[in-house]
Amino acid sequence: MGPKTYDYMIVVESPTKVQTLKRYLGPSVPVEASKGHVKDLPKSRLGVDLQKDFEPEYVTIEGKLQVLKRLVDAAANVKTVYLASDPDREGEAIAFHVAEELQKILPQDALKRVLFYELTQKGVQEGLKRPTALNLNLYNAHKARRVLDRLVGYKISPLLWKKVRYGLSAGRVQSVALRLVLERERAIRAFVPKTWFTLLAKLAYQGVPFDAELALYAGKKALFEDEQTARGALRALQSVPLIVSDIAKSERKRAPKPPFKTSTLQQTAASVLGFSPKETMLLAQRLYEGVEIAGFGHAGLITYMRTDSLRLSPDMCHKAKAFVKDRFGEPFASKTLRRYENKARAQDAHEAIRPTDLALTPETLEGKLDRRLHRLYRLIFWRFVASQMTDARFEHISVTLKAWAADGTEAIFRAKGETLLHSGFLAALEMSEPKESLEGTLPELQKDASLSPENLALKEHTTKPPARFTEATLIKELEDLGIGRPSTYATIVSTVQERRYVQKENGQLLPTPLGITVNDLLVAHFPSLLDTGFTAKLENDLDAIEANQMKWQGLIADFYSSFAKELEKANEDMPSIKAMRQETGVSCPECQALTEVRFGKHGYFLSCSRYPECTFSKPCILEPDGSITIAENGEVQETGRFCPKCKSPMVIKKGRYGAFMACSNYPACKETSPVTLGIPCPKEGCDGELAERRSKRGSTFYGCTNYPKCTFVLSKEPVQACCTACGFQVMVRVKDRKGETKSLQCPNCKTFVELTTA
DNA sequence: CAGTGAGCGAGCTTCCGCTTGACTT
Repeated sequence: MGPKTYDYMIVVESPTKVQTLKRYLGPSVPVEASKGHVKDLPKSRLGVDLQKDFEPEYVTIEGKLQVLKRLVDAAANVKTVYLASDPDREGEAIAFHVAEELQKILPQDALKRVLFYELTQKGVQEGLKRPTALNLNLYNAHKARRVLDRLVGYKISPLLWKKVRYGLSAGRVQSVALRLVLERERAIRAFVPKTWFTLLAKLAYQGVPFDAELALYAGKKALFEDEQTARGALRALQSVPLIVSDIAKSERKRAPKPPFKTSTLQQTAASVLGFSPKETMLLAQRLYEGVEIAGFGHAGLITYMRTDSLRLSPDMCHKAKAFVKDRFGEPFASKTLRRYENKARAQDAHEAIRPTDLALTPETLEGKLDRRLHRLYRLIFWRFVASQMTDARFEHISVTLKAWAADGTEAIFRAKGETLLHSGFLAALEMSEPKESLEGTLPELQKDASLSPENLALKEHTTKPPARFTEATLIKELEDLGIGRPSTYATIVSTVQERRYVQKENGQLLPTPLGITVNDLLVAHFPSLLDTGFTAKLENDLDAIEANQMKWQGLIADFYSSFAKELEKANEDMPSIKAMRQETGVSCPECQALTEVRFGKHGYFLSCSRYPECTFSKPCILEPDGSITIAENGEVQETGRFCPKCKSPMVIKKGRYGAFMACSNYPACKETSPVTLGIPCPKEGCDGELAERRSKRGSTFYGCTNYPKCTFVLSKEPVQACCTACGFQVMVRVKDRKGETKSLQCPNCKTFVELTTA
């Protein structure tokens, strides 16, 4: 062997880390990137030897041959190679696979494993100080995970091709994601809303208005399920005075939110900025890789964005404290370093997501970054700064007021108020995230003061069904169940949509007929695998393998013995939806033979049993509960409008893009129009009407029927109401986080009007 | 921010988890 040019080289996963390490270590240390995994099971075969203890067959990933060649070439010039892939299960597998190749040209003891827990100067030094051997237990846990996922995916998917349709897929993660979406839909359908009533008194003291709610009536909780009883109490308490009997003040604290990890960044970017998880990750990747900034050069703006850890570099927290003192003042900086608890399951290979340099404030970068990039950076920056600040403190006031009805019944009202004593972390958080609403402020009341309500009214409450999942809330649910990883969250929600199991409508996830069909087959035949707790149990076993308390082959053998039986049984018993011919008892309108329900490319349809001699067909509808109904012609909805061409009644039909109005004389008359709302277009001189429309991207908006002559549009649902400020003829609904309409806004002058129920 | 109404009945596909460029139109 010739003389070695370098003492050691380092192999990491990400090319961006290569740049950072070169900055820390100088030009005398070669650093190379594996760019993720370099070996995997083959794509076109099972790659698991069922006869030989499930031995996996790892092959070089397509396109990674060049990467490996580069690593081998670089390693030829060094004495020692430090394998510094991420310090977790998958990172260990990468280290093993790279080592396999480098062993061909280097002696065994030239390969060492190092662990970097934070990519700071200190973190790298610490790691390099303690090189270790490769950890076979971690690699075995990876193997178990990989083999199990392969068996599940590559055994069940072909079953679906045989029974339902080619190209379908199933997996430990995606199939549970689908199940969650469908079960939420079923819960929504099964939901029965409940109404109840409370009594609300509008009061004022020294010119300050406030509300008090009836809490107790005749010693019982004043939640009236029945409107008549509520009205009885209302009558009895009408125009009686309310006496202040108690004023209780207490101080409440709120601690800052932790810094971001992948899942919470995706959720907050979705709710605050309206970004999809996929877009958030693309933008975050650009922030991580670094951006050319005029006057600053090239700068990586954030730490690694695929992380499940809330850990923060202590050095950086000290810097944050100094930053806070300088920016907001001494009282805002947390006295101690704030640390945040990781979830029990976190693999903790990286830090939380934080800015890399506090000198690069969002203000200094204003106009120097793409707008969307800047907005995401601002979110990350202030969330991190806030995480090292003091608690926010509030004074909470609860006032008890007593009243006596005409018949002597005692009534107890309560009014609640909140005032901010010290904004603490909110001062930073509100630079990038919306303010959270406080309870109103109360006037300075005196005990025994007597107040007469300006108004006493019923307030109607209704229980709301659970909300449909959005991409971001589905990710939260998956994370809570321990399913999926930061690097896969965004792809999971894409996969179930690519397979056409789930559809996104106005940002909400809905199961499709295909999704319902596939899910119900899977749940019926692989109940334990589809259990939301399956992955959690698997993770426990993987922990045991990592601790060398269990053999990976044992785990797989255990799983496979029951899985193989389920597979065999499913192969026999699972109904073939593809070949289904469900008799209906309905006769074919064209040839009188019996019809049957069959499954095709677009879902279920009614077909003549004499196909192909008779080609009669008609769509069927698969409800989320699994029932199939034949689409009835007579079911079309009347509109009370008439076709401008042939004067026949117009009816509502469902098309590709949702509901539309069509002439009932179809196909003789092909007149169509969007569904109108009965609200005239507010544009001056326009005689059109507002109609609900759908854009190409699937979002709903409201436009004028005279389009393209009139291009008036609204993005929110219009209401026929006159603006009290500017006299505009239409207002729009403004929905809060829960989807409830609390106020209206004028689209013309932007004035808000509180929505009150009469 | 702007389209709408058919007709389906084969098909050789697929998993989860790491990470980024790029055979060309």
